Amino acid sequence: MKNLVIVESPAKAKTIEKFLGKDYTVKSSYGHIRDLAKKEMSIDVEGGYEPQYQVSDDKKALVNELKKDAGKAERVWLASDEDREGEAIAWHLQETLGLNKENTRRIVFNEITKPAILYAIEHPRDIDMNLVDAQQARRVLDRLVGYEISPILWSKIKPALSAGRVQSVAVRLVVEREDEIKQFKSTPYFRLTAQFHPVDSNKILQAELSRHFDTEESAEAFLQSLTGAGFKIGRIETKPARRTPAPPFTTSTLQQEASRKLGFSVARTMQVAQQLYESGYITYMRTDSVNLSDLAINMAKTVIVNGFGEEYHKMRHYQTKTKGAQEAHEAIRPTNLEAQTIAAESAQRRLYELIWKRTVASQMADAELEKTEIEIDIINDKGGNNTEKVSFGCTGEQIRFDGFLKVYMESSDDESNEVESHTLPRLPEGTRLTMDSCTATEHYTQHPPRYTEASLVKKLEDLGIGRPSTYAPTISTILKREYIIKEDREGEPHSFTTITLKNGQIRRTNKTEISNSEKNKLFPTDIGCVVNSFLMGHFADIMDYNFTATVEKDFDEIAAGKKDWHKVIDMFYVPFHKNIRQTQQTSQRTTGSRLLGVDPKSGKNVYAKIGRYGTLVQIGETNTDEKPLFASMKKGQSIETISLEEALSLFALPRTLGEMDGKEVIVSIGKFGPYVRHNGKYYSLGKNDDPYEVELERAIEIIKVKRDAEQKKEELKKIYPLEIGIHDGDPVSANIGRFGPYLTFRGENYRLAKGVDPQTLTLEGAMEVIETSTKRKARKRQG
DNA sequence: CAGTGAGCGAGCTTCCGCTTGACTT
Repeated sequence: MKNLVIVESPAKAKTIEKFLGKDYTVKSSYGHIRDLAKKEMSIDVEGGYEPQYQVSDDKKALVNELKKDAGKAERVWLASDEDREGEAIAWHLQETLGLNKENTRRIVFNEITKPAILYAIEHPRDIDMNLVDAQQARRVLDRLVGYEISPILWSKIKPALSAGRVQSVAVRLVVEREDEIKQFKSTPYFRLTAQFHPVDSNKILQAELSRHFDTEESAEAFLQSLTGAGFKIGRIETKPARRTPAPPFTTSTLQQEASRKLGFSVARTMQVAQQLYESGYITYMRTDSVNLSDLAINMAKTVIVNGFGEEYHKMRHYQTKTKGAQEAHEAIRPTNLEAQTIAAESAQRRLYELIWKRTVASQMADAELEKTEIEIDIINDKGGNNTEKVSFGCTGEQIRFDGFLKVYMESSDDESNEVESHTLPRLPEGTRLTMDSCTATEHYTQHPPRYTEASLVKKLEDLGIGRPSTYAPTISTILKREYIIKEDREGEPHSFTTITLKNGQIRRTNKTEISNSEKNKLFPTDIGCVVNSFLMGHFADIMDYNFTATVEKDFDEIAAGKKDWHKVIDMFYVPFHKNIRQTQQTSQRTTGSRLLGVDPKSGKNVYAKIGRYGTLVQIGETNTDEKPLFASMKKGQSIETISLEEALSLFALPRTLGEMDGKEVIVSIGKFGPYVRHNGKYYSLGKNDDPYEVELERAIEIIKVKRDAEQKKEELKKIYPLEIGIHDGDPVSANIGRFGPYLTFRGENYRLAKGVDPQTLTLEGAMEVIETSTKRKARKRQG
């Protein structure tokens, strides 16, 4: 082996190996190869914050393999990404593999093309220790923050909670948005729309009044004032407008669009994108860059010119505006823009097509529009207060040249923002109009929208918090900790008034509509709110939306060689740790307790609060000799909204429903959910069974169904494993496992297709299954 | 597999960023 090249990702290794020829072996480090130990702090706080790194167990085999390869190679090329983390990976490799400076080279390239890689090989450099130190500072700071604050939460609120520079701010955003929504007072207002037509033609104009009314009375009074009025076109303005395509996808914008257009969670988007990347269909999916390689830009030109014509093409270079972007990769794009779609399963195909459209559109011409605004004046001889000019207006939009819109239009989070575009009839100024009807419709001001996973990621990115590789895991973490939940909320019926003026008559109607339904929105939980207010109270600096941006400035200065990383950490840690000690000693245990009222039976107080295992309700006091009663809250209940009645009803369990075969049937909720207990045995309730409501008859049914299933299983156990025959001297047998029936032959298992009954399967049939499956496996191994 | 919540005290939990595992038969 002459040359060993080490990159971060195995898919990248495969591609690069093709470009470099047989003198180069390309291997992957699979990201970082060592880190601080998981179990302890692993930072020598007294000794200058020196981090103690270790190779984790699952990386040991890989590191040994790389060590062996490096020992055999004449030269080792460290080709990890050109950013802070990538530089650190290169350094960790050098340290861990024991590489010597003479035959080790550091190279970087931010596009995977043959010329870029050959250029990189021609221009190696040394490892940039300043950049490595910036990464060490980042790593150490995150560990100190996470591992010193989390234990405080365990002792003051609940075990196994967590806090961190990124996740705690993400929770704060969701909590504060909910507070805004709670404080929001929805107020009604009236919007007036009217239909006109010219006196001498039947063309129709839909227009809206330039002002709104706060009350029904004022809206109606205005309608009244229109009864004798005349109308004419006062002003027509036509002006050209343009629309520009959105830049190519980054991780964050891909997550947002896949959420809006395909309904994917951010985790799903990343999982599908990973599959596309591994199959070679798209470039790397964790990136903050909107940059396209020259290769891609030229490829886009060909595709657009051939597919749509010269006039649809416009070469564009995009600049990243994102705070703290490191731009180690390209934007996310198809590797081959000639392929508008791919033959793959639906999710992959749809995500690919989205990426294709976005990429191609980004290299296309602007759309050219013509906007027309018509102002309709009210000619009112009743006089009245004319200080504020009120008129009707309508806007039309016509596409003169579709440009990139031929391919792709970005969606918006705010649906109300979408303007209806339509063409307006051509009429001269001064045209007299007749009003057919005018309607005042009651609307309500809307609270700010709750976050979706994707819009929360966007917000974090705007604040410069988190990285493309952590957006999806961060959302998962705060969901797993139950700081937030993702929920649908049914819309509520909403009544509104309309007042219509038609043929000189005013008519009023009341209508009801269901509005404000929400899907897959993020809500804070009780735990999320309590933890957030605790952290806001004691660690306001870390919860500050600018904390990350501020420390990033320090990291940049370390990277530039202007600051020493140990000193930066010391400046942060000394006051931080003092605060940690103080908080641990002086702060109260926090349970978020709320007094709901008095239990009529016992006369004792009833509370809702957070306990060791989640939210609960409690009858009686804790600091007395008499032990209070406890009951867990149900899913969907919260400390803030639970009523006294709901709380008291939780104490109804366990319920004795009656008897079966002379033994009591009892229903309750256990560690694994609601269950029925009978004769010392437990039977889980079904999904739709409510333990507070379920009756004896249904409970008996559940018991019987489970018994029958178990009996069947017993019978199967007698039949299986079933010997089907002997092939080449070895037995072929069938068995039933967790995933259905399967065959066993020479220590390997083979799944049987659905509907195949092992009991009627012949030896020949079995061998056929085994052989086709073996071939499939061999193909897969070859790649 | 089938509570807990007080109190005793053992031992456990936790961060952010890089990257893909797998016997899923």
